Amino acid sequence: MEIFHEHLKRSGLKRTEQRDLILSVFLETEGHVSAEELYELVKKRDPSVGFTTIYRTLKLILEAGLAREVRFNDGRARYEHEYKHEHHDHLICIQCNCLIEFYSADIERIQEEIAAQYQFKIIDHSHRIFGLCAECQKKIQHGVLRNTYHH
Amino acid sequence: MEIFHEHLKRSGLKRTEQRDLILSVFLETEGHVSAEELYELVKKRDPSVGFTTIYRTLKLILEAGLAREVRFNDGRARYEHEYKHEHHDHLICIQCNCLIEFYSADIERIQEEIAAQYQFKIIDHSHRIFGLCAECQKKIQHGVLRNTYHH
DNA sequence: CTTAGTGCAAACCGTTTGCAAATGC
DNA sequence: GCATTTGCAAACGGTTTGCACTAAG
Repeated sequence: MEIFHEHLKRSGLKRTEQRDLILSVFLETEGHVSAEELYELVKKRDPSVGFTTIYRTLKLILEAGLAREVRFNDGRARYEHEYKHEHHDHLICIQCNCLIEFYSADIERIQEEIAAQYQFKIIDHSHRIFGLCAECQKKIQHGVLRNTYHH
Repeated sequence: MEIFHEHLKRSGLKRTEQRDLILSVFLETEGHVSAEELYELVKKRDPSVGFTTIYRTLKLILEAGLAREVRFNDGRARYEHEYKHEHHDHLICIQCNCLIEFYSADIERIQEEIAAQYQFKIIDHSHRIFGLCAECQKKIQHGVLRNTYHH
């Protein structure tokens, strides 16, 4: 919260009720909220807040370094906490859309090595592994689900 | 080409001039074409082909396993050859949008290990590393470019 | 001659923008 | 008071869809 107010002040922006509300609702969420989901949650507390303000405030929250934008396969951006949440990547089930978070120090290190080799300066990365979770594999085997993915 | 015709036949679809043309133009491209770029290229050979047909045919090419869809940071899908092109991932410069392709057998192996640990069946993955290429770092140092990225 | 494919225009969906009214500082 | 923010509605950009027409099998 203070980080956010810092960021506002530093950028010559104003602290408003809406911004405070949106940030605190965001901080209460777990996982990966979309703008629309956040909008619905915010509306419960103050129905007068508009869609636009959610988008604009999310941008500020990103700039303040409090959130990370992630995109899975549904075309919409999702936001996860960045502050004091160690970095992770995702296994994404293309059947049920469930997520498994993973972290590999080895992969991170190899990444750094590869970048160094090209004198590339890493700012961020997105490593997404798409496939079928254990559950969905079972369902497909038992004929509950049709195996519809390609290849 | 035969793979594509196979796929059409197998799916009970028809072979058409447009589809053949779009595929062959796609196969002549190098790198990462967007639907719009492909449309422009196709129009040079046959101006009557419509936008829609490009999209629909790209979908078929994907299904046939001849292309892979990749998304960088401009919101549009891009397509790269999949057939007889070994898998790779990308370093993406957020200043000049240039791309460096990389491949790491180690990362691929670790990925497999992680997936196995969760009994997750990998179908595909997308590993994108965003940052600054060597060129753009130099330009920023020399004040040619402003360093505008966040964090 | 029947089924699938085409091109066009309109729809779509997530996100952004222009604007007049409202609010923080 | 002045600049910034707000909510609304309209615009946006990439992609998809409904439709009457055309072409492949």
